[in-house]
Amino acid sequence: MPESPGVSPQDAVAVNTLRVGVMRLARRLRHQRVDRSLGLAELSALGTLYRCGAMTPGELARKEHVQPPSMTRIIGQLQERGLVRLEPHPEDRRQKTVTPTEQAEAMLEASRSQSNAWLTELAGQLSEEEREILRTAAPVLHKLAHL
Amino acid sequence: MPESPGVSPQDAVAVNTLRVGVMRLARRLRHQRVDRSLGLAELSALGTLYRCGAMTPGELARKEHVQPPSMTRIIGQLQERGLVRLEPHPEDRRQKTVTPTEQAEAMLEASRSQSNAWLTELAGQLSEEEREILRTAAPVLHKLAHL
DNA sequence: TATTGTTATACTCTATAACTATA
DNA sequence: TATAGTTATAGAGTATAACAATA
Repeated sequence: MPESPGVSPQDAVAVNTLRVGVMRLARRLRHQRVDRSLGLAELSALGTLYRCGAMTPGELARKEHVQPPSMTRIIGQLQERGLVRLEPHPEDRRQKTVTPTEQAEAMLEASRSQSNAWLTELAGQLSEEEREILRTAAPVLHKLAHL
Repeated sequence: MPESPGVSPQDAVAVNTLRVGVMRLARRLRHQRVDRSLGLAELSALGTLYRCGAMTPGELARKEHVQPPSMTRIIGQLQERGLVRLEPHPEDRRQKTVTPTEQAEAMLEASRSQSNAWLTELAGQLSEEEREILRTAAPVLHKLAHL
């Protein structure tokens, strides 16, 4: 069987360990979020909107792998809470532009810092050597996740 | 503000990088699973059952953070596919014992190896130095996730 | 009387199909 | 005629409440 170059049997163990660790940590991170008022789909859409900037509902639906009617509903919920603003599209009167508000930024920042605080406290239970290993690995893991 | 001992400002950046990487990688791992016939709740319950061994529906519901009626439904689906067996509880005739079958082990193993293959291929796009960093970090991340 | 598990029912979320308005 | 977004409706999945069996 063909293998990627440089992939050894010991990688198989490491890959499995990495996968289990990532899945479990992500599950715990997801589970510890305190603000339960906003659904996961809403939160994810808002995050994408904040990261990529204003876009049309259709574009956002494609990016979130959700059907347009679902996005209509998601945007409705976000609008109700003042987290996004809908404006007419400058060129095409069929389309609209969804823009995140300042309130959205504050909310996302609060959510992020809460998660980071939790993770920091958890990492505080590791030894200094272990934390150093994670400090080095963090950018690599980030790169891997975005390949 | 009180901080854990040994947590420096540069840790704040690393923690954020780690969190984003973990969440994104987990999302992609979840998304790439091919066998869509079984729901996420069913798969998770089966995994717990396999990891922790046979238990009652109530216990499983608590471990999965799901209400008893939902667990009844989940177990029903697993039973239909021959992945679990229900037996009378030896001591208490109100309770039952849910046991994973040999088929369940095969299915979970197939699912695991598929995910590992995907992750291995992704890691193949990194440099040897980067892979070495992840090899070292994998057990630490695993430990962190299970603290 | 308390507890385990199930059934009945309602609610949330998402999808597909039909509709309205613009292009 | 095609496209962007919405509305109408149906299908999963989950929860709460009521129930049956057992402790």
